[in-house]
Amino acid sequence: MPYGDAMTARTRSEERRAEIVRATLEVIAERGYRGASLAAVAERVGLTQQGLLHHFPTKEALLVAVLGERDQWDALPGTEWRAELLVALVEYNAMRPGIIQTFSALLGESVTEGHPARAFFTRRYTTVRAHMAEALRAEYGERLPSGLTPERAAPLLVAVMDGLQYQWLLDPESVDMPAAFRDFLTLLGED
Amino acid sequence: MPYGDAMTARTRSEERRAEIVRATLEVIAERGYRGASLAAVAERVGLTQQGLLHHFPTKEALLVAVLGERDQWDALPGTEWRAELLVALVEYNAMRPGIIQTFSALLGESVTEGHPARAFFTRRYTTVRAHMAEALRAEYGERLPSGLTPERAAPLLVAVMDGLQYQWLLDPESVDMPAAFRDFLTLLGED
DNA sequence: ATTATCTATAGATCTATAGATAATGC
DNA sequence: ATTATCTATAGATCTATAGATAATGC
Repeated sequence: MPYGDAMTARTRSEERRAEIVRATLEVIAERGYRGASLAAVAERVGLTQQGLLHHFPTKEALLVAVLGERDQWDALPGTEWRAELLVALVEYNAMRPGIIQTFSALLGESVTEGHPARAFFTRRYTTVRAHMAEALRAEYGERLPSGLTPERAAPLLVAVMDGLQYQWLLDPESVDMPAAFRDFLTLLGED
Repeated sequence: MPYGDAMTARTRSEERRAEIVRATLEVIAERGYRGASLAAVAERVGLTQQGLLHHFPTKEALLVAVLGERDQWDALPGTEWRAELLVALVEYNAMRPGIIQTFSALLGESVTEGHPARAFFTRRYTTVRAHMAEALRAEYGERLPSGLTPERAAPLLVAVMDGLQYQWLLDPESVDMPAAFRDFLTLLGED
């Protein structure tokens, strides 16, 4: 058995859990987390609701597993966030409406009281803004051509990405998400 | 009885309905629409759940009434959307986290399948983008100083407003929403 | 022997309907 | 007479626990 296989070898149990997490992603896209029933997820993987709870003891444990799939949310690693890569990310997102819908539904719910994803998103945005600022600094230095500091441009960059996703999910025909995002990058980069 | 009073006179029933809509706004902010139970709304206005259903026959009728409070969502009338007024709107929003939380929770849920607010938001964004473009055209003509056409700048403006709201709701200490929005307007207006 | 899955079920909800009673408006 | 509100309740869910049975791994 080659090393590669050994490294990625998954037990039956791990396979099952991965299947379940995938199904959960789908059901959350369709109904949100609060609206996602364990029975609906179970049915999608051919289990009873009680069979599903053998793999994840509570509904919240399922959500934690979903949020833990960081590569789904942050398709690009740490410091590599140059402008061209951001455009590539937005173009990639425009090809996977399901994931973006899951993300957007969870983000929306997360602002409600006591939502189990709230801390996750709060931390995530702190991190993402910091990474963005770092990337912008690497590309432009202390001032962008537009005159903004990297720290002030970062939340705008993130806001445009998220805000465009909602407009696009609601009306994909009317909103060219990648083109709009490129327009925004032009604004940031022009002086 | 002066005319003014006659015009705004409300029957007991209208008063009650308005109270109920207010309470619904609050409960949606706390739990989203799917998580908002009729019982929770009823309790807040001192009614039983069945008593509430006398005023609104179904849960969805309640949501329709909430979405109908257009002045809550669009605090500024039609064509008056000049830049200063937009800043004023964002500053106003920063003072009413409850309403923004209701709006953001509903927007997030609305992208899920068959959500009763979906059509509302789809239409609303079409309208809002058109109004924004119109306002930008009135202020700048066919090209903004940044070189964008009003039609291309409009979705970015809306995206920034919505995206900043999520970041701000999740972490108000870290995000100065009005300042960030002003930064964005500077980007748009500078050449 | 351990892991996976199932049946049975408790105990909370939830929305909505039916019909009785209390309050209000002419 | 009409409107507002209540009690009672149907009928669906929902999450989670308990415990039995089947499948798998050493």
